[in-house]
Parts: sequence; C-alpha cells; structure tokens
Amino acid sequence: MIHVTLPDGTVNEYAAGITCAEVITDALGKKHGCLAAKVNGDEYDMSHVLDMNCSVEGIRSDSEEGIHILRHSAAHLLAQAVMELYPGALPTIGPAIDRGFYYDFAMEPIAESDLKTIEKKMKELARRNFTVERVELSEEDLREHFVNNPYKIEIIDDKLEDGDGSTIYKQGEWYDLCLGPHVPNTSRLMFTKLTSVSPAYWRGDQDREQLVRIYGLVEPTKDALRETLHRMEEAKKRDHRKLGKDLQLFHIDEEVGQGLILWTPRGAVIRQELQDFISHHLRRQGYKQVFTPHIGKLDLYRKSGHFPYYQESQYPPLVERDLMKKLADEGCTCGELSNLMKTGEIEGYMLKPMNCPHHIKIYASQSRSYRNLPLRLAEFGTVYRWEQSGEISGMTRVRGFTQDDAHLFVTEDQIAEEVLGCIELVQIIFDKLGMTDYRVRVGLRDPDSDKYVGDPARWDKAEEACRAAAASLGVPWAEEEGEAAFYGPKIDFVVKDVIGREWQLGTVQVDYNLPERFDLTYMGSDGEHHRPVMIHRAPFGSMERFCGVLIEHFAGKFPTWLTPTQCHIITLGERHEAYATKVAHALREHDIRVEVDATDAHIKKKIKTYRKLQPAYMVILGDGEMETNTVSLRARNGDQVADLPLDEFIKLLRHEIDEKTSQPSLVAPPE
RNA sequence: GCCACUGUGGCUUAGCUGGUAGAGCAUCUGAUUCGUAAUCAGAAGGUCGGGAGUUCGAAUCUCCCCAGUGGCUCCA
Repeated sequence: MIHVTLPDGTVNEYAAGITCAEVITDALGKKHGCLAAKVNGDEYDMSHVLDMNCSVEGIRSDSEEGIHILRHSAAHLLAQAVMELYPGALPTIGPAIDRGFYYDFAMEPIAESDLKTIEKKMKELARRNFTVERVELSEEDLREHFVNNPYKIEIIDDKLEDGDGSTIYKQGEWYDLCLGPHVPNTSRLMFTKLTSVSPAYWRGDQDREQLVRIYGLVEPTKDALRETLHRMEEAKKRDHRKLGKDLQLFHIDEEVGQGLILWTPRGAVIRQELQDFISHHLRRQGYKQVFTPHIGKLDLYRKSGHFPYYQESQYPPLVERDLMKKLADEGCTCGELSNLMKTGEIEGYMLKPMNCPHHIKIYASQSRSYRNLPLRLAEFGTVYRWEQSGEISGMTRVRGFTQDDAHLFVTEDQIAEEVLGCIELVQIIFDKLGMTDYRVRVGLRDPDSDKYVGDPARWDKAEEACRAAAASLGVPWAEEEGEAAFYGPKIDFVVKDVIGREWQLGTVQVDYNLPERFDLTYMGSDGEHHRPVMIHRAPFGSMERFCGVLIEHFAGKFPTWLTPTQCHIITLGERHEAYATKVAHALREHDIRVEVDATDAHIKKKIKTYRKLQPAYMVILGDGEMETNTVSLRARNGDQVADLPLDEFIKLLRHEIDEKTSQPSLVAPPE
C-alpha cells in the first residue's frame, strides 16, 4: 500500500500500481476536468503509475500548466493530421507557445487555404479519440523509430547522452519523439483553430533548411475557443495601422518609400504634445536641448565603429557629386566604390543611424571638468536605418524615426544616480499614460564571453546600478545574461502590441566604449584627465513606435490633452453659426483645439461622421444654448450633459487638459 | 532578405471557368432645417499596384518588379 497526499492535505491509501487518473477520479469524481497530474510537483501523464508514497495534484485544463499541455498535445495532433494528408512531410519540432502552438515540417510550402483541410483532418482525428500512449524506448529503438527522419535523429544526437533512451508518444499509428506529458486521449483536442502558415528555419538558423511552420490555437471548450477568436477580432480593431488610417494620424506612401512615416496634421498634434510633455520633464531634470544635422561624414562613423561594421543596416553612403563623376569616368564599379569607402580612400556622408557621435562632438567641443558633469544632451533626433523589407511594419518598425534621445556624460561615480534618473523619467511618462503592462529587461554581460569592452570591475558596478534602478520601479523585471551591448549593460522597456508581438520602447544603456573611441576626457578635482562614461537613453524609444503602441493602448480614444480634436462643435442649424464661431473663438483663446461644423447637415449625420475621429467632446449648439450662452456636450460613449455655461466649460476643460487626466470626464466619470 | 497570401475610384468591396468594371460610404449639386450612431434626389469619380508577355480580346492566364499582411531571420 502507498500513501497519496492530495492538495487539500488528506492522505489516502491505495494499492501500489494505481494510476494518477484513478487517484484523481477517486478524489474529485469522474468530471474532474484534469488533463495530467503533478506528482511531488513534477508533471506526469494521467496514466502514470504510482508505486510509492507521494503527493498528487490534478492539472486542470483551465490552469496555466493545463493549457500548456493542451497546446503541446494539439501540436502533436496537427503533426498527425499533416502526416496523413502529406505523407512525404517530415515532422521536426512542435512546441506550445504563449498563444497556442506550432509545428514545423520539412515539406513543400503549402498555402493558407490548405489549413482548412488540415483543420478538418485534426477534428476527425480528435473525434476518433485515440489514446495517447507513452512508450519508453532504448536509444537503439528510438533511432530505429526515426530512421527516416534526420531532424529527429539530430535531436536525439544532441539531446541524449550516449546510451540513454527516451520516450515517444503514440496516438493511433502515429508517434513522435517527446518527453510529455500529454492529454490522455485526442478527444480533448476538439477545439482547435489553425491560424497561419509561414516559413521558419530549422533550429532558427538562416543557413539551414527552411521548414513550413503551422500555427494554431486550442482551447478546452467550444466557448473558450469562440471567446479567444472573438478577443483576437476585437484586438485587430485596435491595430494602429487601421486606427491610424481611420483617425487620420499618419500615412505611409509607396512612392515616398517603405517604412517612412508621414505624420498628418492630426497625428502631428499627438507627437507634438508628447514631445512637449517630455521636454518639460527634461528641463526639470537638468537636460540641455541640442539640435544636430541628419547626416555626418563617413569618418565620423569609422571612428564610432558603425561604419563599415553595421553597413548592412544603414542606407548606403552619399558620395559627393564631383567625386562620383570622376570615379564614373574612371570606370569604377559599385563594388570598387564600396571598397574605397570601406578603406577610407574616399569620403562620403551617411544618413545618421544614431545620434551619439554628433552629441559626442558637442561634448568634445570644449574642455570639460568634473564640475560640468553630468552633462545631459537631449535631442529629438531623427535617424535612418535600413531595416529588412520583410520586417517593416506600420509605425512600430520603420526606416526613418525620431528618437527622444539623450546622452549623459558622467563620471564613474555618477552612473548609479543618473541611471536611476533616466528610469524615473520613463516611469513618470508611463504612469501618466496609464501604461502598466510592460516588462523590464536588464541586459547583463555573458561572463563566459570576451566580446565586452572595459574593465570587469567597472562592469560589475554598472550592472549593479542597472539592477538597482530596475528594482526601484516596482514592476516585474528580469536579468538576461548575454543581452548587454558589447559596450555596457542596459535596461530595456518592452511592451506588447494588440496581436501579442513584443516591441522594445525605452532603453537606458551604459557605454564605456564610445568615450574611449573618441578619447573624451574631463579634468578631475585631482588635476588629472579622466574618461567620462556615457549613458544613452530614450524613454519612448522612438516617437513613431511609441505613438503606434499608444494608439493601440488607447484604442484611438486618447486622453483630452493628447487627442487631436478636443472639441468638435456641431450646430443644429445654420442660424447657430454665429454662436458656434463665438464658442470656437472662446475655446481657442484658451488654447483648446477646436473644429466646427456649422453646415445645415442633420445633427445625426454630423455625429456619425465626427465620432469616428474620437474627439474628446462634441459640443452641440442649438437655440437653447445660444440663448443662455451655454453648451451641451456629448461624450465618446454617447453620454450627454446639457446647458453647461460656456465659461464654466472652458474652466473645467482647461483643468482637464492641464492635469493630463487619463480620459475625458466632464460628461461622466471615466470608467 | 526568405516563404505564403493579398493589391479593383478617398474608404469598404462585387466581378464563376478571359470578352474592355458594378455597389455602399465619403465627395459635389439641389431639396429638407429635422435636437444627439446612416433624410431624399441627382452628378462626378476607377482601365482594375507597375511593366512585359500569351490571346482576336485580360481586372481575370504567365513572367518580372513594387507595396501590404502573417511568420522566419535581423535589430548598434
């Protein structure tokens, strides 16, 4: 007999050889809703046999672990379906991921339209309710089972110690190399949806075979699946690319170029408000504003190390006209031109891929003493990077963007305090905008690598400063070894977009390298020359990406201070035009953004038209308002307030704008 | 850059196996003056992402290019 401890603390006695399933059914009844079990904290199949004293806990399909198992099992079901439909395909790997699962196959590319057929096959296989069986095999047997699949053999070669066996999971005739655990039978996998197909490289290595990756979703119940799909639909409505068009915030034009954002008037308002907001805080924190040009000589970037090393991700250099002509006359080929630029034999200019070299030159333009430090130079600096064409997306990944950049030149002792200051700035901004759903990544050096520049003792200190700063935020943060830049540790702020992709926004990076390369110095109190340390920081990352994320964050419903139209005045009839003009003037006198429609169109129609642009308020003016010098307001959700005295309205609205409250609240308190 | 898919007037979109495009919204004109999510009538607007080809004839077939979407790779 063995003793099994259940989660509620009761201890039951069973005959050795009982399975997890039997224990859980005994404890919770037949409808226990569990897919697998935890035995002494480790995950096992339901069929796992217990032969000694232990604790057993069911893993429900709606728990985090349960959904993970469900996804992993659904990946197996997908592979089984694909193998039946495409006998020549070779399954490789198929894990559960954050939002579902995928499986990679070595096979001829398939189209998205083929997913329906595969999905149907999966349903059919699920319905046939195969038992999912775990089989332990010796290494020899394993290799025998996968003799026709070099991918699986490669995994066996890599993951298994010589002589070790492992397990396969079988459902029907089909089986896969896997550690498990899995659902007990395929009927658990009825509610799946294949979402997309795309290529992926074997083991993520661009130089290796390209595989076909199929993505899918799975949920324990029909309702849960429907809800998930609905949520995804809803999220798509908030996509900044769609809202950017609907709200007329930005435009990308084929003829201008890929990944180049045209900020339209309404979008420009948002960007300007954000820039004003951040500029205000920069002044408070003692930053100095600078302006620098969009290009710089190749020599500058040779010195900084960005050319030719990062050439691939830059626009090609600009070469002076006379030189170009001379080289052309001499019959110089493009390849030769490129080589001449690399070796420095000819000079050219580059669109700046970052602002640091320019700011460094400002630092170096005078002799500096410790009394001048920290020197904090800030600029909304526009940079250009040659992103791969397939990677460009909306406002979040572009080829020209404006960083809310700054470079701090500090002494070694000032690093900790200044990093903290940078972090505080990020926090002020995120707090004001109600952005709470972000994660913080502290990039540290990989202790086993020698690619890092600078003295390890100084690194330790800088890393400790970054850690302490991240910890001070009060949000989740994670250290990631090997994620530091080669020149110093960093802190990144990462948010997710509506479809779950992660984007890096703000960043704070400590840099020992550039001051060295540019031989920057300051005079210390000891009368000696010392090397300053640089801190690069951009709390928003870039205005483009940040605004893109912000559009999705607010679903286009911006707080009053940010929204392009704060008041849209609508008249009931033509005779109210004069009053509308008067109200508009009064509002504009108080620096409130107003638009007016005094045409004779029906009020319903006007409301329908302008609500799409999400003004903070629609101001309705008719006979009543005109006679009593009042306004009536309509909020975005349709709520109304009637006959608010005009001066009272202005006062309240001005207050709302100045306070930068999260949402318009003059009609009803925000939800 | 790689693979699949997509690309029709400002927006959304119909157009099956090839025979030179239909519609709704928006726009303009006229009528209506009607208190909060589609008043009526009329007009104008596209040669179908660009180019080449097959064909008597292509938005519909082929090829090349451009752009977008999804993912991979990359991201100082």
